[in-house]
Amino acid sequence: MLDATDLRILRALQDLPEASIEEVGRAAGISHTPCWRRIRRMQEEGVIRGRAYQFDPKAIGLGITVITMTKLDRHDEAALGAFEREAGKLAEIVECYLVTGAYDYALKIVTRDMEAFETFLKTRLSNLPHVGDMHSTVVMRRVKDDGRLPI
Amino acid sequence: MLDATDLRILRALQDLPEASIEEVGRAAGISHTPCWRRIRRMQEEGVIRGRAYQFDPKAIGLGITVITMTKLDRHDEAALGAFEREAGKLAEIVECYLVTGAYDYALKIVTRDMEAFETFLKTRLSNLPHVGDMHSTVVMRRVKDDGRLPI
DNA sequence: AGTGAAAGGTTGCTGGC
DNA sequence: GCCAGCAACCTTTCACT
Repeated sequence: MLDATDLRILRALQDLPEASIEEVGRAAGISHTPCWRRIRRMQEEGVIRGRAYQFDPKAIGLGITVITMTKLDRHDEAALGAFEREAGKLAEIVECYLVTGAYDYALKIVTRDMEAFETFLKTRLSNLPHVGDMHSTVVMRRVKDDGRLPI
Repeated sequence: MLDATDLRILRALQDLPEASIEEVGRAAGISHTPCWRRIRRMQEEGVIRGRAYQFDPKAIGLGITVITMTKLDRHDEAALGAFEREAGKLAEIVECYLVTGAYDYALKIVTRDMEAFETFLKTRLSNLPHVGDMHSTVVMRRVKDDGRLPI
């Protein structure tokens, strides 16, 4: 599916996010036309999902990040689907993973401050379908979070 | 620092990541010149950190994501600093947060497969400075992970 | 602080080789 | 894979509200 040149392109896109296609091609050892064609192909294949702007949460007034592990009281497909559908609608839940272990879902939640988180927990999160036990861990500091994959 | 127009611009950038500045301005209710000026200002202020390409981990051969909670055996500044410095060098650790609770750090680790994760855990992670107890939770499915903030 | 217009350079994209 | 060329966009500035 992906050859060595494709991987070099992906690495260049990750390392030089603002670079032009010509620069990416140079970093990958090809000229800009085949580079552009490969990028488009990888976009169509879904390898490259898109580009996203990265904001500083604190600068936007979002000071609190919490990792909340969540259990459901049922584990049939309907319960999981209902939970995931409703969780997907809540903007404060920025990430949601189905996980192994004692809990069912790992959620990353971002809010303005602790008061907003408490309100969110009590009025929104605990009212999601089939939610049972929850355990929250507050993030004190973001040590590393650049969205870079080990390609 | 940020007024209502700035927030509308950030929302537009998040919702339409491929849009031109003119389109973003239209979505925010202003024309392209002040829109461009505001974007540049927010970049200089660090509100907008940059743009990052998003890849499908599975398509690149990265099939395993694990959330690993980690304790240190010491909690002075030197120990935290040493751990964070070395953890930052490991590409497989894509996110690292200092957290409250029973554990000290929450790590998100991405590897090719379970075997690669086991090797990483035994030869890299457990050799980081001052690492004590660890607890790993395997991600079965990515329900939501779009990097969008609740602006 | 906003609008509208315009110039120049760069980029994205399509062809032919 | 490369080269040439075109249309579109971004950047920047200017005059004006």
